[in-house]
Parts: sequence; structure tokens; C-alpha cells
Amino acid sequence: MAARRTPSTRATINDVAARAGVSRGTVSRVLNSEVYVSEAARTAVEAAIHEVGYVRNAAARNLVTRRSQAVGLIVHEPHSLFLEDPNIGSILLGINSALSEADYQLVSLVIDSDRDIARVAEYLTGGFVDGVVIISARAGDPIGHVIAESGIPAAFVGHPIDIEGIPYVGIDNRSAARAITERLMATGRRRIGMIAAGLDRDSGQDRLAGFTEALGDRFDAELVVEVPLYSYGSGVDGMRVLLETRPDLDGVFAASDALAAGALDVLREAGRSVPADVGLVGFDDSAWAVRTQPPLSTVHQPAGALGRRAAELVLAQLRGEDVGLGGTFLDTAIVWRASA
Amino acid sequence: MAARRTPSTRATINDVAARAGVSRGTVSRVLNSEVYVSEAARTAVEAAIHEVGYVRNAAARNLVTRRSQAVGLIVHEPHSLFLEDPNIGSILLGINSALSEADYQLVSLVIDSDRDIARVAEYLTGGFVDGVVIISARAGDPIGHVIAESGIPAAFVGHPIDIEGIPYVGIDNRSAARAITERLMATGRRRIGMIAAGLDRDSGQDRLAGFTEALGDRFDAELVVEVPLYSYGSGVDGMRVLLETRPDLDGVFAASDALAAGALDVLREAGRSVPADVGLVGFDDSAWAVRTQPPLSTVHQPAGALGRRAAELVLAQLRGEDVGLGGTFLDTAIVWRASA
DNA sequence: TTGTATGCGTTATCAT
DNA sequence: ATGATAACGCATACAA
Repeated sequence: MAARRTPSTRATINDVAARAGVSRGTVSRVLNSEVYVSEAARTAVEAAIHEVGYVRNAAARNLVTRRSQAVGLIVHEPHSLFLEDPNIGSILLGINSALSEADYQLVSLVIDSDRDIARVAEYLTGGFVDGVVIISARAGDPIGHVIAESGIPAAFVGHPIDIEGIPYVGIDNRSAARAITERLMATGRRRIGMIAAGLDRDSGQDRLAGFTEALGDRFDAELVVEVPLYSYGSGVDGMRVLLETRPDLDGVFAASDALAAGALDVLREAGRSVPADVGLVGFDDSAWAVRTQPPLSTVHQPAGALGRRAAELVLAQLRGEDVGLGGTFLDTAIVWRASA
Repeated sequence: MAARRTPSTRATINDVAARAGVSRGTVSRVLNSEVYVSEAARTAVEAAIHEVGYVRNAAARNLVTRRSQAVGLIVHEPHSLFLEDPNIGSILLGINSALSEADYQLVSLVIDSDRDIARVAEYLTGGFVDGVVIISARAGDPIGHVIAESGIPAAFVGHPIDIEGIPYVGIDNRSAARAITERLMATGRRRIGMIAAGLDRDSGQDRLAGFTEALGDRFDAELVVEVPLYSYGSGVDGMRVLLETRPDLDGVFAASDALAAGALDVLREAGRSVPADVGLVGFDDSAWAVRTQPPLSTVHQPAGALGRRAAELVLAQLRGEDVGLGGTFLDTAIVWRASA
């Protein structure tokens, strides 16, 4: 068992070297498992490390190597969404898994106030991380610009409208939205509404565009309601408005499953049966989709794969590879359940 | 606008000093907003900083100050739970808010594999963080022991059974469980079952103990089913077993809202009306509780406050205060809705 | 109020 | 294969 040490006296390489009867250089070589070390030296050093309870000082190491072996994940969400968004967890796990394999530490930084913005910016530019993945950034996001200017290897999951010069990975929201809307139309619905959200990101705009495209001539602007968040509560609000302005609707495309869940409860309250009276479809294929009654027909989003891919984009840059600046788009699939 | 710099040539204090025509010491003093700096020097330095695009090197700074102004949050959860647990988000925001006010950066580290354990342990002991909050640690958790031995300022949210020497904050699970069970009994239920989970933490054990206590003589071990996770899926499984072994039950206490949601769907499938045939109560007062039909009667858990308090415990230690080793318990409240 | 000099704990370069 | 020694970029004690 390592000797109990007070926090004020941490063992250094010097201590280990003295104990093992070798030089600092040799200890360092053992630590970094370099080639030219004798078996005798190695075992002596390893024993000494254990005896003095040595742990490497990251700051000193980072200072000279100019690397931290860490990659940041920026999550910038309004409270409510962060708590509810079921994709974030999967994306995070996907990122972590890719980084872990490459022996990088993922550190997540949440931005929840203006104070946070400044502090996180310093953290990133200060060298605590070698790269960064940004998730769900919105238009006008200051952190995105800080990162773009700093030149630190980065990748977005999703693509904020106003930032260029950073590669991103996402899905083809427009095609997916068009596809599920067409599927909904194929069930015979004639007056289909949409609850649109997140119009400050291209994902939100594209879902609306796909919806519009699918409807073609039959598109009716009155049947579209805009809400601020991809949340259950916004779904409730949106559906109420829709039902008010167009009580004759017989189909709804909600821009997320959470919105659809909210809409579903409002429809139920209003005495509309789903899918008999109104066909309802969502987006994300999140945990929501299988918990509603009836379960939601929706678009499956490969959240874990999105995260993994973004992490790989950062890792590639860290290796000095040129990854280009365009977007990478992963496939979605329609999952048809009972809500339409 | 700052001059565009290649990543290979970052400006240092020397560059700023040269530009401003002062010494490194003065620049450093400006950077740390110390008292004895002339107005002239300050403005000159600030201009120079901007002109050369200087950003502080965190590694160098940490090396000499022996502090990082960062606090880690360890989240160690099986995949499914991490994605579903609605409390984690609130706890995280509570922690972040407290740390942010004290100008500390919260960095979240998720443990999702054995590789992660070793890497995170190195990250923590290496000095990347000054303190750490551990959430939902389980018995036998290696990270908990690493932290305990390292002597790094720490606090648990919840309390793993086998770790001493680290302060923790939680709720009185036993009293809360007893209270809601008694409330359920007061509705006239005679054969109340429990879906218990997380028995490798004291929270899980205490909820079971509270349930047992409330029932007193009427306790029947056959009416308790143990499931591994606090998840919807486990709720489904648990309720199936319960319905199989004791089809005559008329009340259920699920150890979490997610479990209750799963149980509710099974009851519905089985043709049991809630609350008419079976009274159902949950635990957590999470988002689940208000989304089920009917909404759940449950125990409100002050998740945000728990996180904030844990962060404050770490901050106090960072200030050199003695916070003791005991637990801090925050109040819960019963929220009675329509499921019982 | 400011400048100078030293050291933080590593890695890396050079001898040997 | 190993040992000395010089950075890395900053804060700080001390001198001025």
C-alpha cells in the first residue's frame, strides 16, 4: 500500500528517481513506456513509483508536450431542453466511446449563463483541451465563434447557421421531414399541420422546408405554428394554437417526439382520437416515441453514431489530417408505429 | 481585431511585455488584477494583449499555482439509466450554478467502460481538477476509492455503502418511502407491493426499509420484487412478476417514477384500472410523473438543491474549511396526484 | 510602482 | 541504455 501522503507533499519524479537510484530521465522513459530502458531499471522504477505513491502532474506534462489528451464537449441548451432532450445522452456516449478508444478524455462543459460563456471560452483557449465537439449550438452563439477564431480542432453535431470553417455532422433533416410527411399524406390526410421549432438552427429550418416541399400545392401557411423549444410543453402550446385556428385538421407533423407527446395529450383532451381522427408523427425516435399511447410514428435519428462521427472528425484533425469543412450526413429511417 | 495566429505560435507574456514596453511581472500583475499597477501600465498592457492576441496558458499557470479552478463531476451509470434518469440533469445544473458563482469550471466526466475508469482516475489525480463531485456511485466503485485515497476535496450526491471519509448530501429515503407508503395505505389498500431497485446503494436499501417499516405487521415479502435498474423497462419487468405472483394486489410502491411508468403500462395491459383497481405511487417527482396517464403521486426530490449543496461542500473544502464527514439531508415532500 | 530572478514538474536534447 | 541540462509559460518573492 502506498504511503499516506498529505496533499502538500506530492511525490515528484525526483523522489522516484532517488528511490530507484536512477535519473529523472530514466523515470520519465519508464512512465512513457519508451523503448530504451533496461529491465532492471524498469522494475526498480515501477517499485519506487508505488512506494512513494507517485502520480504524474498533468500541468507540468501539458506545459512541455503542449497537449492535454482531453477533448471538450460543449452543451449549450436552455435548462428545460437539456433536461428533456433524449438525444444528448446518446450523442455523448457515442463521443465518449470514440475518444476513449483513442485514449482521450472527454470533458463536458455545460453553458447555462453568460458567466459560463466567458469561463468556458477561457477554459478552451487556455489549453485544457486539445479539441472540442459542439452540440446544438444556435445562431449567434459566442462560443462557436471563439472556437472558430481560436483554430482549435473542432466539430459540430448539427450546424449553426452562421458559422463557417468548422466541419459538422448531422442528418438530412429536409429529406427526412419530407419523407415522413409524404408517408402521413399517404394515409389519406388532407389537412396536415406542423408544429415547428428551433428555427434558429438549420435543423429546424430544414424540417419545415421538407414539410413544405412534401405538401407542394397543398401547403397552407395557416397550418404551421412555430414554437420556441423542442419540448413537451411547447408541443402542448403549439397544438392548442393549431386546434384553435384550424379545428378541421386531420394530420400533424411535430418537429420532435417531445413536441408530439405534448400535442398528443392536447388532442386527447380535445376529444380527438389518434390516429382515427388525427394522424400524428414525430421526429427523433427518442424514448418518448415508445412511451406514448399510441406509440409514435417518427424518424429514427442515429444519435450515438452522430456523436461518434463528430469525435472522429476531431481526432482526425488532432492527427493532422485534413477533414475538409463540409458536412457529413448520416442516414435516418422512418419508424412507423400506431400514431398515424 | 486580434492578429490571426497560427496554432504553432501562440503569444506569451513575453510578447505582451515587449509590445507594451513593460516587464513580464507587470503583465502578470495586470492579468491577475493586482493592486499595484499604474493606470498607464494597465492600459498599455491591455492594448498589447489585444494586439498580439494573447491568451493565458493554463498548464503553465496551474503548474505554478497548483490549482486549476476546475471541479470534476463523475457520472457513473449504465447506459440506459444515464439516458433516462431525469434527476441527473437537474443535479448537474445545480452543481454548475454553485461552481459558476465561485468562478470554478465544472467538467463532467462520464464513466462508461473499464478503460474510462483508469483514464478518469488519472485525470483526477493528475491535477486537472481541484475537487470532485461524485454522483450515483455504486458499491464497489473503484473511482470512489481512488478519490478517497487521493485526498482530493470531494462530495457525494447520494452515499455509496462502502466508502467512508467523504461527505455526502442526499435525502432521507427511508422516511420518505415510509411516508408515501403510509399515504397509500390510507387510501384503503390492503395488499401493497413494491418494485425495489438499486439495492447496491443506500438509497435503494432505505426505500425498501421505509416501505417495510410502514407496513409493519402487514409486510409480506412475496409482495416485493427486486429489479436491477431504476428504469422504465425494469418497471415493466417488475410489474409483470408482481402480477404473476400476486394477482390480488391493490397497491404498488415503485422505487422511482420511471419504474412506476413501466408498471402503469403493464397494469393497463392487464386490464387493471389505476387508481380504481390498483393505487400506484412513484418516487422522484421527475418529468415522468406528470406525463403518465394518470399523473403519478410521488415523492418530490430536490435535485437541483442536492447538486448545489454538494458543490458547496467541495468549495468549502477548497477554502480550507472543515466540513465534517457526515451526511447532509435535504427535505422531500409528497406530491399527491391521480395515480393513487 | 516596477523589474529581476527563481522555481513549479515534466519532457526532450544531447552527451556519454 | 542512461544521466545531465535546457526549455515549457507563468507567478511570485525580493530588490530597487
